[in-house]
Amino acid sequence: MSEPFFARVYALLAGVPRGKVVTYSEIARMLGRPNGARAVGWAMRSCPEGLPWQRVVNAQGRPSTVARLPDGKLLQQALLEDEGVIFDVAGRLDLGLYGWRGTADG
DNA sequence: GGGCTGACTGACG
DNA sequence: ACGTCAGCCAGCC
Repeated sequence: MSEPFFARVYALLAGVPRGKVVTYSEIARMLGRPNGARAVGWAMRSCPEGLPWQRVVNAQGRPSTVARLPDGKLLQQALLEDEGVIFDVAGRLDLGLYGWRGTADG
């Protein structure tokens, strides 16, 4: 792979369908870095526009971003809810239900 | 080449 | 369930 790590992160993220989410660890694992979740988070820190960054959540199925809307709700959660993702009262989503399997047509 | 940082994760008390 | 510590990886100075 001549392409840098972050480039693969963006490419993979761009392949995540609407209504599905992936964890940092999952992305890292898909790219061949099972413990590179931290590196993925670094890449996400500067993710370009047009990418569904909101579909990237932590291993606990919770949004990592602290960005919030004027309404007071989490931006990432609001964006995912708009895609049909249901959040738990604790602000968590079911990774087993919304977790993207790559190439999985579902 | 070495040290610091970050949108992470798992283990421990 | 909650707070803290150590390990991991890649980019920047």
